[in-house]
Order: sequence, then structure tokens, then C-alpha cells
Amino acid sequence: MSKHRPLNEEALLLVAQRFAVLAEPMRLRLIQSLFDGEKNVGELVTLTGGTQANVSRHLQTLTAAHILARRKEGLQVYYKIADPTIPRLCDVVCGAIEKQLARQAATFAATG
Amino acid sequence: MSKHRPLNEEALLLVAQRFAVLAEPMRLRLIQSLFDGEKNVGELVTLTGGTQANVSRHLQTLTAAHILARRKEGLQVYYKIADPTIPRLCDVVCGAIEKQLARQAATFAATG
DNA sequence: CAACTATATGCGTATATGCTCATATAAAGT
DNA sequence: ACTTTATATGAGCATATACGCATATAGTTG
Repeated sequence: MSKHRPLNEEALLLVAQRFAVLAEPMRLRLIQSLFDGEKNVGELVTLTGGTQANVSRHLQTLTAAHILARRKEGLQVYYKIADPTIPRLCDVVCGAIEKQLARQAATFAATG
Repeated sequence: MSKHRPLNEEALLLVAQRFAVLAEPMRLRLIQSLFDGEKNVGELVTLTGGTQANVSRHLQTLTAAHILARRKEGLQVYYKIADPTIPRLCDVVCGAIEKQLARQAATFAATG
């Protein structure tokens, strides 16, 4: 997007959609819970504190976006992070937010 | 988020909010238009094809998120990208999408 | 100060989407 | 086949937000 030629409308929508998928706290919780390896739905329900229905829905959304991958094993369904760029993406955003908060804290300390 | 300890609820909300800001096509168009330097609202209206009111609102949103910075010069207001991580962020997402589309294309070609 | 220009904003509406409850599906065990 | 367990999904509700229209504000020029 910065190194490349300007995106056409279609590509732009895809980028927006991808950001939208990552713009839900519960989905971020799920992603975070999966950073240390695959887990089944029940485990994710426990870890995130969400309801089973809601967790299942969000897992659907993340899988449809090719961010997670599904693996069925008997009654359980195991999910894992399928998109290797996700951790980097999250790191970049976290870094930006940390910097922003630090700057705000500094400004507050200086002028406040 | 991956290298760091798990985020607390508050940080998680901030990350989600930041992704949400980037999840709108018009805002991505504005960001894209600003990759080659600052522009005023009128120029951005022309470049993006949006209405003045809508462009102004989205610029507000982006500025509130500290993604853009505002500079007033007479009647005009100039905006520019203030967050240096934005281009990288967009590149990461674009790269992921390109890979995904390529993989889908390959699968389609292989299996018919 | 009146007219004009550039930008911002209040308000109403339409749409999208997250959440819950109940129920469906699928797989396993008895 | 029936029951139990794990996961998915349909329906309805509540909320968020993008957009358009009209208007307000700020700054400039005559």
C-alpha cells in the first residue's frame, strides 16, 4: 500500500475487511489465546470467558478470513493461527499504541 | 501481542479500536492519498471522490486516533500521516492478502 | 462589516454486526 | 437406537456507525 501502486477499489475493500475482522475485542482475545498453539472451542470458551455460541461465531469469522484454521478431531474442533503475518501485525499495532501512550504520558508529566 | 505478555482488557480494547479505525474504505483511501505527503481537505475530497462532509468526518476520526496530524494554514487545513507505523501496517496486510489470493488462485487452477 | 471560501458538525436515517437464547447438527458412548 | 457431549446456527434485539443534508464556524477579502 505504501511501497506498491495505489490499491484499486476491490483491493481496498479487502484490506478494510481484514482490519474489520481484527477490530473486535473477543476475536483478539481468541487470537491471543492461540499464540501458544492450537486449542479446541471449549478451551477457548474457558480462556476468553465468552459464551459458547459467541466464541463459535467469532471463530467462524476468523476462519472465513483465513486467519485461523480448523481441524476436527472427534467431537472437538481445534483452531490454530493460520496466517503467519498476524503476530507481526499485532506487534506493530501494540508498538504504535505503546509509543502513543508513552508520548501522552510524557506530555502529561511535562505540561500537566 | 505475540512477543509480549498477554494484553489486559484495556490494552486489548485499544488495539481493537485502532483496527476499527483502519477498517473503513474511505479512511484507507485518505491514508493512501497521504502517502506522498500532506494535503488539504479540498484536495482529499477531489482525490477520494467523497463528499466534503464525509471526508472531514473521517479525517477527524483518523486524527483522533493519532494516525493523522492537522495543520491549519489560513482557510485550509492540511493533514498528513503522523504515525510512522501505518505504512508498514498496510504493507503487512496487503502482503497477507496478496498471498492469500495467490494461494486461492493456485488451488483453483490445480483442482479446477 | 458584509460577502465569500474552506472546513467542521448536528441531526436523522439506513445498515451492519455483536450478543443472547434456543435449537440444530455431528460424533461418541451405552 | 438412545443419550450425551461438543460445536454450529437461526432468529431477534440492541447498538454502533457511515452517509447525506443542512447549517455552523473560522478565516479571508472587498
